[in-house]
Amino acid sequence: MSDHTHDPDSRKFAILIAVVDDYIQTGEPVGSLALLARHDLGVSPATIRNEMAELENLGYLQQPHTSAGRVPSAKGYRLYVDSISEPTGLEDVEARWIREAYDAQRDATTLIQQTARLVSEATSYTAMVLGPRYAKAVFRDLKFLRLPGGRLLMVLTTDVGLLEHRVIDLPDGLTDEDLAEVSRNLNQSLRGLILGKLTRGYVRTLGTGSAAQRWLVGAIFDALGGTGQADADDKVYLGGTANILSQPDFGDLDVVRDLLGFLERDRLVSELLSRPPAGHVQVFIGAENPYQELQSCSLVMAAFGAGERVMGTVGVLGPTRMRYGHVMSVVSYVSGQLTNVLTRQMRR
Amino acid sequence: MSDHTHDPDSRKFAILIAVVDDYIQTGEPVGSLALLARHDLGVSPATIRNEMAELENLGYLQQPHTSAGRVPSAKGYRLYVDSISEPTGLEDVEARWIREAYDAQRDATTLIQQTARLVSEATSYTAMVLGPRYAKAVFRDLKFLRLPGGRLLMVLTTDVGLLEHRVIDLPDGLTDEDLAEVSRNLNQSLRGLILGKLTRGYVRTLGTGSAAQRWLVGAIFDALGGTGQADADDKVYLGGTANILSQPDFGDLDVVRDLLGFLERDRLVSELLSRPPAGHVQVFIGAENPYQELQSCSLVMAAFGAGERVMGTVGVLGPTRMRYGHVMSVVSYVSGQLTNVLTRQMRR
DNA sequence: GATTGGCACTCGCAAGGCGAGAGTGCTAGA
DNA sequence: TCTAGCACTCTCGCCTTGCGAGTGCCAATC
Repeated sequence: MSDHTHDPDSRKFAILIAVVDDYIQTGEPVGSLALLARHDLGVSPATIRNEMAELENLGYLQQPHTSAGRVPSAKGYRLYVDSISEPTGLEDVEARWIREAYDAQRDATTLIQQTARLVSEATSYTAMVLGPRYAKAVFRDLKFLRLPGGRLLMVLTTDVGLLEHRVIDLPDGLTDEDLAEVSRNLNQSLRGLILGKLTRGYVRTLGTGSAAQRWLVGAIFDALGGTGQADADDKVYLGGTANILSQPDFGDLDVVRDLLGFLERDRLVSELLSRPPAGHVQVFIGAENPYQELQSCSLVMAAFGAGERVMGTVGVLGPTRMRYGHVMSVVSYVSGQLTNVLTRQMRR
Repeated sequence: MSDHTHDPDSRKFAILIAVVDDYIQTGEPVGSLALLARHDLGVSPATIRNEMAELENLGYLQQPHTSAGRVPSAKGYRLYVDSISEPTGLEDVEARWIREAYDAQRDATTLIQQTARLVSEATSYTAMVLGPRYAKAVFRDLKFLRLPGGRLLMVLTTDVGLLEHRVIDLPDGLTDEDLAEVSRNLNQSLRGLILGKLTRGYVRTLGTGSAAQRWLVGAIFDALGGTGQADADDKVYLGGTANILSQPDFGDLDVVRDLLGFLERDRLVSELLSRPPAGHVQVFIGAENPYQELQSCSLVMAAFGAGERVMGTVGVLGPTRMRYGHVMSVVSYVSGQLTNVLTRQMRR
């Protein structure tokens, strides 16, 4: 007996897709008659039943209980998602709406913040945005500014025009000349380098002058947190967390609580979104998710960047019974728009 | 018939307090026997029943249904809360824990951010922190820094040492001398003034020099958003939103969804916390809350500040059946600690 | 040989009935 | 004024039952 399920023309495949479609839409286990009521498959209920029984044997469907309809298994969803090769169907209206939101706003940071809300509204699920990723940014310019109270503000501009600032307490001994010289040194040596790749050792070599200057260089490196643990500083924006409660699939309060608890911990979300999606849009279905708390959801995510560099990730969290097609389209489109904007900023 | 309920020594009052205490602890309607099992009131169940019937007539208690125990009404909670004149009972351990968290951290901004988490952990409810309130801050120092790409960074230091920064695009005509002169003017004239009270008209008078300088002054005023709508910029931090779901009182998912939706809208939360508490710690019970979405919760809040000035608010959102005593203590203690830190920073 | 109609069977779910228990209000007596 | 006793009320959990959706199988059909 050969398994024709992967053949896009086979009837088995068509039935599987139809079942998943229906289940996503209605949320109820779909039986043979219900399926026929919505799709004209040209065969009788009995035939559907036989095929569905086989699909269950193959592991694509499952029954909540003996006399209920069928529900897609993780494997079933996976095949369904894989069959959506190119996320196409974004309504014109929707695409325009998103585009306008991006055109209206210039400042990249604000843009990224708004993206979370935008995506959550477009999908009715929960949106997460990570970025811009500090460790992946490229050094462009570093300036110092003395503040009242003996403090020093460091302002770092990255090549896409984003700013990072830190404040350090300044010891008495440092003169304006020290600052100027260190600034000159660093700006010369660091321009074009990727921040996350700077090592303490290398930066140390740039502090050549007085002891005060060497101290300053060290302090700068520490404040910029050049080492690997840059994750901690990555910014995470959420949108539509309340939407989780609108999903009838999350009847179990414990699950929802764990989920919300997870979203509260920026560190975890940041880690989750740090794994840059392999293809363009990546989908984790249920147990495929790397974190315990997410194993009853699905996650759709895509990276955005500037030029070739990945600078952040936009993700959507929803029930396993998610409108994959639509969500994948939105995520793909939005990440594309973001990439455009950031790339444009880089050119300036 | 005279109502002795407000007399702290009366038996009626004692019974009311006992009922509220018990209900807060158990969450179940409390009957006459259950009450006696936990408090030794020196009278028989029948007497309790008579008193409770009267308390119900007076509107302090209510019955979910005929043959159940009593539950406090909003009026009952109100009397209960008012009877906690000074929030005292903070465990030594807890006080020390909070104090240590504040001692460990120097930077005021980080401190305020962490407060939300701290308070939510200490209370097991949801914590909200508003601040530091930009409009209430006092001008201390303004500095400019040219950035690559023709942009200008403005860094404003307030008298408590907090920073605000904005970026504006600079037209070509502006020289370094223009910047220096404007900076000198503004720093002289604005020092000690409250930011929220600056009017466009007044600031305009400070732009005396060239047309370029006048333009710059206008741009600065716009960027600092000196007008009344400063609310929009106030920062809101949340902690323990997931705790809402742990409260058995919130069985109704719709209510919780509305609540989470409310918390997501920073603007609303900011508005909510903007009304500075009248006394030291202010409590809104159920329908006393100004927002529809909160009418099934209680809100405890207190302001913190620097010296005499109110700079922000810390609030806790929980079920009407809240552990008022404990929460009020925590909120009071934390706002006190924050005020200490900020006041100390102001002196430096 | 694949497909179909017919049919008996299974199972979850909602509705109704029932008993137990907690709590009350009332009344009469101390 | 307080208390003991008692009849009454109402919810909650449990069980039973009937209904309906859906299945799997089998024999008949194309």
